Amino acid sequence: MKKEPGSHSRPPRPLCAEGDNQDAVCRIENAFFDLSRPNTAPRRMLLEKLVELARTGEAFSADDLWQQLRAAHGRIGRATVFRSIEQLVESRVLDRVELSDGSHRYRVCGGSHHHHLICTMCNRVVDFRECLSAHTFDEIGRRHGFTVNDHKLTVYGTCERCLKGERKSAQDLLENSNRSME
Amino acid sequence: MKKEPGSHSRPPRPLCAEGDNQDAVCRIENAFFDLSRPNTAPRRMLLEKLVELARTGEAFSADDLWQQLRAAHGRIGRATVFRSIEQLVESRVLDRVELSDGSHRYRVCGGSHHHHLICTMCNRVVDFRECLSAHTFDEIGRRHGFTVNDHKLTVYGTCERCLKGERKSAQDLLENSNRSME
DNA sequence: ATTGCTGCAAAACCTTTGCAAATGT
DNA sequence: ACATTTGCAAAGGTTTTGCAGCAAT
Repeated sequence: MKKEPGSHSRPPRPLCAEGDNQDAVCRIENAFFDLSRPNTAPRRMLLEKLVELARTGEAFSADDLWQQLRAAHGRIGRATVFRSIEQLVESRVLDRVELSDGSHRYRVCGGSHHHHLICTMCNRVVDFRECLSAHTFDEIGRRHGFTVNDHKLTVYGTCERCLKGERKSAQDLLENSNRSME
Repeated sequence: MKKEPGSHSRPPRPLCAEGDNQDAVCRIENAFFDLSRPNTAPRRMLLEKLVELARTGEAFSADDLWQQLRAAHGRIGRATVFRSIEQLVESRVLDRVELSDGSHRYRVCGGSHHHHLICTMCNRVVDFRECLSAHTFDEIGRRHGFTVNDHKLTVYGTCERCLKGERKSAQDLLENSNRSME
C-alpha cells in the first residue's frame, strides 16, 4: 500500500527487472526525493497512484491523472499534477508517449531502454526492446554532422483485442474514459 | 504508395529522388486535387509556399505557415491553413515532426521511407533512411498480438552549427521567427 | 445553380503562471 | 523560523468550430 518514506532509504537496485513493481516504487520515490524535500500529501497521493499505474502499464493524460487523484483522494491542485508530471518526465520516471492522432499520454516506464508499440484503436501501449545499434545512431549523426543524444521509436498497429472487434475505435475508449484493464 | 488522383495532370513519376523539387510540386498538386475540386487562390498560395519549403526542407509550425502566407500574399484565413495542413498530413504530403520539447512542426516530406534527425538546439530537421527491417516490425507485433501498420523513428542530437556555438538555443530561433500583428 | 471552400471571430482545449496560504523539515 | 510546495484562478498559446459569403465547376 502506502510506502511511508520517512527515512527514505536509497533503492537497493539500480536497474529494474521487467514487471518488478517493487522497483517502480523505489524509482518513483527516489525521483520525488531527489528533487524535493517535503514529503507532502499530494506527493504521497501521486506515489500511490503511480505505483498502481506502473503495475497496469496504463497510459494516461495529465488530466486523466488529475481526475483520478481527486476522485480517489479528494482535493489536489491541477497545477500540482502538471508540475509533478513535468518533474517526473525529466527524472525519467514517466515516458511521454505520442499517439497516432497527435495527442500524447504519459506512462510509468521501466528503467531500461525500451520503445512503445501502440494500438491506434484503443491506445494500449506495450513496451519492446528492439532497436538500432548505438553504432548505427552514431553513424547517422556523423553523416550529418550531428552529435546524437537520444532517440524515440514508436510503432503503431492494432492490438489483438481490437482486431477481434471488441473495440471499435479510440473514440470509444476516450468517451468511456474509464480505466482500461490489464 | 498509391497515386489515385482525379482527372488532373497525373504526376509522371511515382517516386521522388532526393531533392527533386519537381516531384514535390506534383505530389502537392495531386494531394490538393485528390481531395477537392476547387482550384482556389489560397491553395495556389499554399502550393507555391510548400514547394519553396520542400526545397529548403524547412520545418514549420502551422502558425508559421499562416504568418508567412499572409505576409507574402495578403489575406488568408488562419483556419484555412490549419485545415489544409490537416489534409496534407493525411495525404502524406506533410510529415508531422515531434520536437524534443513536446511541440511539433510540419515538413514537406520526400515520398520515400525516411525518418528524422532533429537538432534539439535549433530544431533543424534532416532525413535519414536507416531503420529496422520490416520483418523486425512484424516480429515485434507478433510477439504482442499486434498487427503493425506504421512506425516513427526520431533521433535527437545537436547539429554541427550549434555545437560550434553559433546558436545558443531553440529559443533564439523561435524568437526570431516573425510573429507579429493580430 | 450547386457545392464546397474561405475568412472571420468566437469558442474550446490544454497547459502554464502568479501569488498568497499551507506544509514539511 | 525558513524554504518549498500547493491550490486557486487567471492568463497563455494553440487549434477547432460555426456560419455567412463567395468562388469554382
